[in-house]
Amino acid sequence: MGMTYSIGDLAREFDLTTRAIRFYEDMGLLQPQRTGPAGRSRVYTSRDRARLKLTLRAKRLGLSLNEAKDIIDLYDSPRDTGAQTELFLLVLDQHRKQLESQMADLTANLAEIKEHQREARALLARTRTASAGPGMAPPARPRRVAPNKGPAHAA
Amino acid sequence: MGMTYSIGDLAREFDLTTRAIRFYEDMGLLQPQRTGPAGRSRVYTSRDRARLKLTLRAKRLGLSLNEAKDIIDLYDSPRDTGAQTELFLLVLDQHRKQLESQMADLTANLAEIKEHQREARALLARTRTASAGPGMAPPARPRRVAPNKGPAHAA
DNA sequence: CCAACAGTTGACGTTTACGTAAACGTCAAC
DNA sequence: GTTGACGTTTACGTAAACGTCAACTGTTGG
Repeated sequence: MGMTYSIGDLAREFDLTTRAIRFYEDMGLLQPQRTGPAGRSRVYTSRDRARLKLTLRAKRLGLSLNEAKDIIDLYDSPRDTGAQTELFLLVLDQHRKQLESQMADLTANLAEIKEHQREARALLARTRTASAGPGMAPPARPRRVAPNKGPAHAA
Repeated sequence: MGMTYSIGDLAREFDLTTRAIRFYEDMGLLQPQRTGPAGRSRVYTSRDRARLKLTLRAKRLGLSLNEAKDIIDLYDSPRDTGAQTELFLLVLDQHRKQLESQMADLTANLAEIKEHQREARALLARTRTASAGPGMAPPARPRRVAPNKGPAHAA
C-alpha cells in the first residue's frame, strides 16, 4: 500500500547504480518525494517502482529513455475526455505495430539461430562418425540431428 | 550471383545515409571491394548486403554495432574443427537465451498494451452511452469490448 | 565544355546514458 | 569521537553512432 523505498533499495533490487536512478529522475522518469531535515533524501513510492520497472523493460527492448518516458507518461496520463482517450488509442496502436514488427525481427532471428544450431550439430555428428577421434567415440550422443532439408539460410 | 551494389544503392534500399554505411565499414561490419582509377569507389557484394541486413535487424533489437559485429562474424566464422563448432554452439545458445528473454519482455509489453486498449475502449463506450454527445451517437461501433475481467495491470 | 551529381576522405559536432571523482551531511555502532 | 554505510550535489569525462560540413575527384547528359 504505502510501501516506500530508498534509492539504495531500488538500486539493489534492479541492479542499478544510484547514479543511474538519479539520472532517470533528471530525465523525468521518476519523481520521488523528499524527506529528512532539509528534504535531502529521496523516497520512492510503489508507483515510482512500477515506472522504473517499465523503464528497464523498455530499455531492454532497445528504446531510449526519452521514448520510454513518452510511453510511460502516456500510460498514466489522464483520460478524462473522449478525445484524450481516442488519442490514447491511436498512439497505443502505433506502439503496438512497432512492437509487432519487432516481434517479427525477433522471430526471424530466433529461426536463424535454430537453423545454425541444426547445421552445427549435424556437422559435429558427421565429423565424429567420419574420423574416430582420439579416445574412440562412435555415435556418441544422437542429439536429434533432423533431416536437414532446405538451403542453409534465407534472410 | 555476382550481384554488386554501390554505396548509394544500399543507402536507398535500406534508407541509410552513405555516411552511416561508411561508418559501419569503419566498425568492421562491411568490407567492400574497391574499384575505379585509384580504387576509390566501394563495391558491395551480396554478402555485404546480407551482413548489412543482419546489422540493421540487430540494431532494431537494441544491440550495439559491436555486439552485432560479434554475432555476425560468428555466423560466418570457420567451423573446421570440432572444438570451433562446439564453441559456436555454446555462444549460439547464450544468444538464443537472450533473445528468448527479450521475447518475454516483448510479450509482456504487448499484453499490457492490449489490456490498455481494452480499458480505453470500454471507457469510450461508457462515456458515449452515458452522455449523448453532440451529434447523437448511439452504440456506434460495438468493437468487441470483451468481458473485462481481472485487474488493470500486473507488471 | 560544363554543370550536376555520386562518390571520397578527414575532421569536428551532437546526443544518449550514464561513470567517476570531489566534497560534503547524517546517523548508528563501536 | 571516529569510523563506516548511506545519502547528497556539482561537475567533468566518455563511448556509441552517426550528422554535418569542407574540399575535392570522376563521370555523364545536354
